[in-house]
Amino acid sequence: MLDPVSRVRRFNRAVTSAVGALDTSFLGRGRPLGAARVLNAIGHGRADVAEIRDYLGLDSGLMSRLLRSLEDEGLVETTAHADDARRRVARLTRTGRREFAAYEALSNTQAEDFLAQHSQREALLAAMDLIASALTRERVTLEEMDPRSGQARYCLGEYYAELGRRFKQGFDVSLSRDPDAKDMRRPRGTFIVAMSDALPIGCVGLKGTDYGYAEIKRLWVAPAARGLRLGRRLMEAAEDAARELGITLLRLDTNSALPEAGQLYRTTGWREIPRFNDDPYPDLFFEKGI
Amino acid sequence: MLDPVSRVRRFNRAVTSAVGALDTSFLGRGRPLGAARVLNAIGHGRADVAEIRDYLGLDSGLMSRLLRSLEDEGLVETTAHADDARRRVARLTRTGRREFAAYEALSNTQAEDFLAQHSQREALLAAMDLIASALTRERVTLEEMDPRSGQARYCLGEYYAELGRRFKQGFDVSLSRDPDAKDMRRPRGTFIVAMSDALPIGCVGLKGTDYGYAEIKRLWVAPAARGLRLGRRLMEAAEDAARELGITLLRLDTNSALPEAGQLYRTTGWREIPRFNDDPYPDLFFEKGI
DNA sequence: CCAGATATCTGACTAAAGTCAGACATCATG
DNA sequence: CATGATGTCTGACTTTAGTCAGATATCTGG
Repeated sequence: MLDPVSRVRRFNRAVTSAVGALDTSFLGRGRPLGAARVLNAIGHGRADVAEIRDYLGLDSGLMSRLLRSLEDEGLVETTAHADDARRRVARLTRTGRREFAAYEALSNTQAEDFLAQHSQREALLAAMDLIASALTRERVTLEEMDPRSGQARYCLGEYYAELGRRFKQGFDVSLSRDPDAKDMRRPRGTFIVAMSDALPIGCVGLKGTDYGYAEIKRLWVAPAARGLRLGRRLMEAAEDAARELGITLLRLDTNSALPEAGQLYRTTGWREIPRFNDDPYPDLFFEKGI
Repeated sequence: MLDPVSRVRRFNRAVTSAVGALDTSFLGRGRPLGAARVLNAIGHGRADVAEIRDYLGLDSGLMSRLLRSLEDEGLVETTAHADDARRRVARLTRTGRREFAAYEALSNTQAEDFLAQHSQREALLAAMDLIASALTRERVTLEEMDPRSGQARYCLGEYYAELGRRFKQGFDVSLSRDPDAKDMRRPRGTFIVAMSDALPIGCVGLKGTDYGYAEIKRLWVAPAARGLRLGRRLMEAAEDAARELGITLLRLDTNSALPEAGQLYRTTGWREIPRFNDDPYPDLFFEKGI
């Protein structure tokens, strides 16, 4: 009765019957589910008709009819794609935006109600994050972005906070050699953020130097996303980017208070080398030729 | 982007799209969802047609037709209810049991696959338990049962294990005044287990004595079910049972290492009294007239 | 035994989702 | 510029789920 399989199946049952309720945000506005889903996909920024169809898994005939019904309601306009007149691009009209906002408000209210009904809020949210990350693991995308972007800054903030918790002496970023943003932008380097359904859940920086090697910096994975081998994926992406930039040697520093990081490096072809900088925080140094 | 509402909505999206996959256990055997759900409900021991209809939320006409289609397939037989010939009772034929077993195997395999795909197994399972408990909170049923039953013994085992973790000196049940099972059975007392979807998630004992009062013992709530006010519900049920048994005074002992328990008692009409027994573990004693 | 309530069943219907083949315009490529 | 591929649209269709009214048999309480 308490074996792991039963527990998973209990979760499935609980969620399956709750999903009707979880998903009522798509109802209650007098529109069939299909049309509501298309409207919301467009509202969330998906414009290309083929992309929406793919995202929602719809047949082209069905998609066409759903779009037509939204057009008839005056919620959506479609135009030909600028580069390819076969493709159509959909966007919301003013009325459509209002309707979309109403759906958003319903969704938000419903989520708030759910939270309001439960104490143990933080535990519940953490559990939801963990499961959402596990379920969407395959759909985690790695995106290069400016290290000054909102998503990147969020990741870095979480990274610093975690170092503060895990280093005995705490962590003060101003004492560390904080990389210049321009060293983590092409063509010197790059910054990669792992996005799960619009939520940043991990990052890594590739920092260019003038010394014949580049450095890996700021590798971080959100607690809820650990165990999904995301660290490995991020490192591979950083190495790929380094190769594209013509870099042949990588270095990094880390701290023995982060054993899972050391473990990752050791099992992916990095070898320990002597200290190569005077940053006060790291006590382990690695190098890898690529 | 990281406010609680967004996190809940992200979970909903992740789960909604995964539930299609989670629920494929009901597909893949060439039967529409409705018929598969009825078959599985019967397989899981629901026999009364009205009960199945209620459980699955089906219209009586639809239910009738689904049953008929299962009968046509030779999977189900229906007979009149022994006490009330208007009601029908369904049960699986031999073929039906085989088909049900195939669904069970599919569900198990799918749950196993899910687990196999993810490391962080224990964390994931704990998160799933937490969410399942939160979602099914309204459907938690309190059932009186023999304290020697499997479910009761499971709860007690978990309870002792938790005391062992939380008491500095550990916990050895043989040193404590372990209540006699017959003192926690009617008419002396009772034992109540909270069941969530066939999983025991909490308990409380009402132990009769010969001294003009009864004692509350073994109040326990599974970690994944905390914060749902289940402790309160269990205590209310125990008090109701006590009133039915003509008991007018309740006592209990507890330990200050369990602050949430003390808090519960204090806010529900219990008042602290001096030690009334020589059990080595408790250091707090309460009384309540009902 | 009667009246009203209850459980199931049947027929007639609708809505929604989805499938499939073919039409049409447009694109990429040799 | 001919050819095959691509993206969208339309018409004709099926399956599934669900609703509703009424028929039938049975039960319960007076």
